[in-house]
Amino acid sequence: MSHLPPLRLHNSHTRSLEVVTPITPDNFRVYFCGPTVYDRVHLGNLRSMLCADILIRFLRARYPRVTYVRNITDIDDKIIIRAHENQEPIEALTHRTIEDFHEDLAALNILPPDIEPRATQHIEAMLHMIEQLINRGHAYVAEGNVLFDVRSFPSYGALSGRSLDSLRAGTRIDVASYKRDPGDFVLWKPSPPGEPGWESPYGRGRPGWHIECSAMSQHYLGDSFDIHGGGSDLLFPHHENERAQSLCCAPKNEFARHWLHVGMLLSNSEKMSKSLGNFHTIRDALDHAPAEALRLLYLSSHYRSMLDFTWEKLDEARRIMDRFYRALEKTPPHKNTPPPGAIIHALSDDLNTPLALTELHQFADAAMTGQQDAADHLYAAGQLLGLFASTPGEWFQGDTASLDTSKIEQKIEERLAARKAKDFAKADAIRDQLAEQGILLEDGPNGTTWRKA
RNA sequence: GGUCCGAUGGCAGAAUGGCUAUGUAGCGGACUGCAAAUCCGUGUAUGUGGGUUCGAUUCCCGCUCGGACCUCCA
Repeated sequence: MSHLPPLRLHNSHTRSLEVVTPITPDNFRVYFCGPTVYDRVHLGNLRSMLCADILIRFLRARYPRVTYVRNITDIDDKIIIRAHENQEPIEALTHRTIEDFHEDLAALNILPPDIEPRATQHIEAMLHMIEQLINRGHAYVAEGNVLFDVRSFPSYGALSGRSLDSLRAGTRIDVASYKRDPGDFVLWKPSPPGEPGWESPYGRGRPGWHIECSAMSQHYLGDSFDIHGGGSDLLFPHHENERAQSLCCAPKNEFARHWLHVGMLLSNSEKMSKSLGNFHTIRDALDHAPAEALRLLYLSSHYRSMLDFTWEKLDEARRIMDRFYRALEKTPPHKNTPPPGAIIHALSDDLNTPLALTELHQFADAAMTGQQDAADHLYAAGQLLGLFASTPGEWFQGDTASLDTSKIEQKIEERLAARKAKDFAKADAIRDQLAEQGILLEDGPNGTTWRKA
């Protein structure tokens, strides 16, 4: 491993590029914030999951053991409201949404985390943490709520680079009167009858949003771990609050050594979000283009920059995948080649996937001319990026079970006969007819092949 | 209002104190009965005003514009 370039990542805590050195090299520990399961995830949510996927694949190639935890928030006001609107039990809503979530990510070839803890299964750990925070003087009970006392943690604001006083000046919402400081946030709040709740020393209630991540990361990864990531919109207040809770419980520790934040996906130059209504679900995108085209689109911009989603860009990504698969079709790769150094190098530099993709283009050009090593490199590089899960045949012809391939072959024979007879009008008519059914013909030196449009 | 990030060719997008990627789209050509695919060729860019420097797209400052966060958000 010593010959590999060091992995450098941008740490949003220090706002600089840093060499990542694991706390314990025998177990590289990563935590990413997962979804709140009240509705299907959309293309914006997907971006951080996909960024994490690239990071994890790359870490697994470099370290003997990687533990990747991604949580599921399955208790939250939005869930309660949605379940009420749908007139269905909360468990039915969360169960269905989680299944959809897994299905969507699997379609994108996003590897599952090693551990996917759910908030409702870790209430006890949260209550334990809340108790510790109260005992240490970092939290207080007020009107049935337990609140974190931000003034008790001098380093509050250090992660997101803001001061409590500047926050106070900008507060736009009504502040509950029982808060000691407007920045104090809920660790535990009462649940009225009819809403989900758990018994606790503070009465029947449910956890605040931030405490679950502190409790679950501590439970599965310990008081200090290597990378904590999520969308850049989580930096404040979510991650700032997590950090405050965790460090107040375990003051001698680091909590997360390295903070990674993924840039927002935009739609018409605005953040794609449910509240703005400018979102597309993953299913929408998959109806439009293959999953690997979507993956390539995400890879084509750096994870920290914003990515303005358009259908045109998705189409372009699909054409690029077409070319990669053509290259692999031309020169079938050997499957066990290690990823080429240029890719390792690009990813080592803060996961520079756009730079890595330029290398894929070079390999594809060479593979197109029949160079075996280039095809091997193209394939191995793509594998590291989660691409080329299909064969070229599957890519171009799709699920042939749903098509009458013998009929297509028959039409191709008919057209061939027409061409031999110089009856080009008939030959073109057959081609047009197939095109209407979404079948494109290509006359190559080795005969005519077909592919799906 | 506060904090932060960004601005590179039609679009996407790297890199770099001097040699100006890469892709895609466009255009021209080869190949083809015609297409498609493939190949060859080709034009266009560092928001703006200063500063540092022999030299700035790159470093520094101002300005403009865009976005995110400050409220649930990936």
